[in-house]
Amino acid sequence: MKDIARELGVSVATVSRALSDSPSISRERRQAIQQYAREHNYFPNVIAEQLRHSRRNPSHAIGVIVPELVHYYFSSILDGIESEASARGYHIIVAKSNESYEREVQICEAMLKNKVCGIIVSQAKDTEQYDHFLHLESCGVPLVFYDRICPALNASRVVVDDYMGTMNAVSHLIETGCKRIAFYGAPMNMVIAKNRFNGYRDSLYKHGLELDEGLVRICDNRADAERITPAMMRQANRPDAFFAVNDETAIGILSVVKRLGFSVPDEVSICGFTNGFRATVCDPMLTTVEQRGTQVGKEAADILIGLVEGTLSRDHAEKRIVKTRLVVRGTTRHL
Amino acid sequence: MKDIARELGVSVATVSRALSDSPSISRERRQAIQQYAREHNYFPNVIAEQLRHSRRNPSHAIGVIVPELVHYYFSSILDGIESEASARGYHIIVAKSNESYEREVQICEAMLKNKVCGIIVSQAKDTEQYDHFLHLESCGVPLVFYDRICPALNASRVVVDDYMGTMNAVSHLIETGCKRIAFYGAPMNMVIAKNRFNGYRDSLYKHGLELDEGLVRICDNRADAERITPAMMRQANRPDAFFAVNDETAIGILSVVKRLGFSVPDEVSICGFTNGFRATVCDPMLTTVEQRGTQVGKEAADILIGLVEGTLSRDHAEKRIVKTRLVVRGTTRHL
DNA sequence: TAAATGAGTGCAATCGTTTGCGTAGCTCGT
DNA sequence: ACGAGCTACGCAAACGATTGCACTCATTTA
Repeated sequence: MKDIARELGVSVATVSRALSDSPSISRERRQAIQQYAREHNYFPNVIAEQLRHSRRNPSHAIGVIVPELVHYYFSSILDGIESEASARGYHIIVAKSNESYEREVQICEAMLKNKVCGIIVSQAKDTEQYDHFLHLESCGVPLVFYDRICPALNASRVVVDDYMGTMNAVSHLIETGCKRIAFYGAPMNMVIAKNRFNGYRDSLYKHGLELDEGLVRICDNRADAERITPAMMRQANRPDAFFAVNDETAIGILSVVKRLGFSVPDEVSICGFTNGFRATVCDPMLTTVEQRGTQVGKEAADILIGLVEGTLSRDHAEKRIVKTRLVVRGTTRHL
Repeated sequence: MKDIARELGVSVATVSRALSDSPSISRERRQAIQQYAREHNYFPNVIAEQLRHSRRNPSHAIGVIVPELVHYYFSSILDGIESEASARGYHIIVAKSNESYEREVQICEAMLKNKVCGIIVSQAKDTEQYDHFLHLESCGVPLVFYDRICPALNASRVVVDDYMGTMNAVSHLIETGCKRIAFYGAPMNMVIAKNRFNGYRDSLYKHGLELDEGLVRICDNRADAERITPAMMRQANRPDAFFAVNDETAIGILSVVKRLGFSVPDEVSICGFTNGFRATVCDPMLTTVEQRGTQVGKEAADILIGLVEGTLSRDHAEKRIVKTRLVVRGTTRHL
């Protein structure tokens, strides 16, 4: 700007006003300045702009914290956030917590310093203190949780409809003739785990089936599934179906069940939750609950931007639930 | 700082120096100021710091451009970049090009404005002009390419050893008794496609086998693989093995081959390239070339930071090749 | 003809830090 | 007693932009 001002024999203030189309600058000057700027491809220094406006205007940087990156669901969410953010003129700063509370705190600190306008976060499994989140809010940085929400905070959030998703999936199993449905869930201290279990339980009740505690296990990964499933299948009163908290676990079950010589889905039905890459790779392909990570990401970004731009009130926690969808494939019977 | 200065009756300059441990401030004052700052948890305004230093010092923001986010290899790379960057005090701004040239240009522009200290990028498939990259370099923003490098630019880059990876994989097929090995590759205008094909060809030659053009196809995704493989398998002189340019394609081949009633790996061997999620989900599990995305990401970040911090010269293009590793599983025979 | 109006500019402060330079006050040597 | 030298600090400019206010003319109005 200084250069432009010098070359055109005007003051920096005039240049500034001309470039921002201020009506108080005469037409000819304005156009001359704009043209000169264009020709010398001038563009404003964001840093300086931000410093100037730091009191009033937030930056356009959204902080995103993910527990891990190499993970289908989180990738989808990141994808959704990126799409929504970039479409609305924001960019994203991504950091992964590695499921570590300490790292999460560090990241929050760093993002605060770097003046993000808000943060979209899924808690680390480790996290049981929330001071860092509170501190952010007290510094005026709005927070939106996704997936793993913070139960102690009444913050804005986006989650999938775990309850109904599971309910529908289990109903589908029952309606296709399954009577003894095993449930492999995540540890119950996670909200999503509880919701999915409730969906399972209520679906059984709705169809007049009883809940057999012997069919319920805490198991949310493939290794564990492969370890515990053989015993499950060898018991006299073995299950004729499995509902797993995620696709990975379902794949573990599938591989064991096949190895033991059961036919899927004729003897054993299996249903997962995610609908990631895995679901169409296994044989038969996996019936699963589509988790719509991209949609979750978009909603989260939408809320955050709403909060930042004042469309949404910061006093009220916006809570959105993304509907799931059952994708029926080869590991369950058709009607 | 102003507040601290006022409260302690000194000038802002003194506060600044005290906080940066300048020896020209008396011990007592320095400690008093530091303590006061700590107690009122003061931390410097990065924006202002950057503005002040904008002439000399680069920011600590690394721009990362990925063609897509929901993709195993790119996720791994992102993971590697994030790890290396955060370990060395940088943060990453992530944007996806959606394989679109125009979007890529926009992103470069935006990142330039946002004063990233450098950019790590894999080109969109679309991209055939390179002005935007040249423009960045001319603005002093160093570039590091990964995966899809820009052949027209002599820029720093990290790629996997496609040639040797393929060579070893095909050798393994031959050594386990395969004689007619089909090759499904990506379009030959991509450098990685060419290298993999060369690895295939040279491995055949090395083992005294002839290259049969009838066994070579352009095919790099599952849908196409499922479409063209039946014909391939029905010809009189059908292949007894497949090498596919990525796991996804290999899975497509596997599903067709199984459906046609061939046994894997007894009648047909299959080898992929990536070693992503899919590889351990299919049945039998996929023999594949491990692409080590995380390592690629780390190397890329390492180069970029080297360039930024001056450890590496900007005049010389740093080119690194990440070694691949053959992971033998169930879709190929063992020795 | 003097005063009021208003369009078009420039000055200077500001955002929060850093830093070159100047200087007050002290000690010390001669 | 006076200048040199040193320590410890403050002043003010700078980074690149924005903006309230004042100012200069030319034009209109009474």
